[in-house]
Amino acid sequence: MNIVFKALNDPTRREILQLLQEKDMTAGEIVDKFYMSGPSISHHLDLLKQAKLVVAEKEGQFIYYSLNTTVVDEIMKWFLQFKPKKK
Amino acid sequence: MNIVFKALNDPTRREILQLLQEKDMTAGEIVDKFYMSGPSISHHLDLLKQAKLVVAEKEGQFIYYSLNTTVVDEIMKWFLQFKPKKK
DNA sequence: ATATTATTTAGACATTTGTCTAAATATACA
DNA sequence: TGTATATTTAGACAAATGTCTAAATAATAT
Repeated sequence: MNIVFKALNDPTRREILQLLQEKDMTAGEIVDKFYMSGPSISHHLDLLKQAKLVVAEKEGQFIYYSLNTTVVDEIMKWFLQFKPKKK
Repeated sequence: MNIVFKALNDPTRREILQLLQEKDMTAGEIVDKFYMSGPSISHHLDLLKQAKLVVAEKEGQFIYYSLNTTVVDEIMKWFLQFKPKKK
C-alpha cells in the first residue's frame, strides 16, 4: 500500500493515470503530453509500474503503457474502512 | 487534491487516521500510540489538518482530533474515474 | 554495417520531507 | 502567583524526491 500512495503522490503521475484511463499509450506519446524530459517521464512510469498501477508491454521498439484497475479497487477498499458502516 | 495525497503518503499519518476511525483522541493520546516524539506527531497532525482529513477542537488544555469523512468521499470520487463504466 | 528512433539507466543537484531537541504558548491547579 | 501538564513552533539535519543532461540499450530501416 505504501508504494501505491507514494506513486499517487505526484501530479504528473496522476495525470499519466488519467491519460491512460482514456487509452493505452507508448512512452513517447506520454512524453509528448508534458513539458518534461523523457527520462523524467520514464522515471514516473517506473514508479507507477512498481505500484502496479500501470502495466508495460513491449511491442517492437515501442513500449505500451496501460492502466491496471485492479490496484484501484484495492485502494478504494482501503478507503472504505473510513466510511461509517451504514445502518 | 494534491495536499490530500501528500497527507496520505506516510504510514504514520495513515495509522493516525485508522486510530481516529475508532474514536476521537487528544494529541497526547495519539502520541502514546507511537514510538515517536510529540513534535513529530504534532507535525503529522498538522498535515492531516491541512488536508482536512482531520479536525482539531480545543477542549480545556487538550486538543481533540477527529476524522473528517467528507474528504474521504471526495478521494473515492476521484478514484471512481478509473473504474470502467459498467455496461 | 551504420544510422535513426524509442526508451531507459546513471549520475548530479536542488528541494522537500520526516525526525529530533529545545524553546514557546496555553490552560489548569495549588 | 508559580508550577505542572498539553501541545505547538522553531531550527537543525539526514534521507528521499523530482528534475535534468549525457550515455547506454534495443529495435528498425537503409
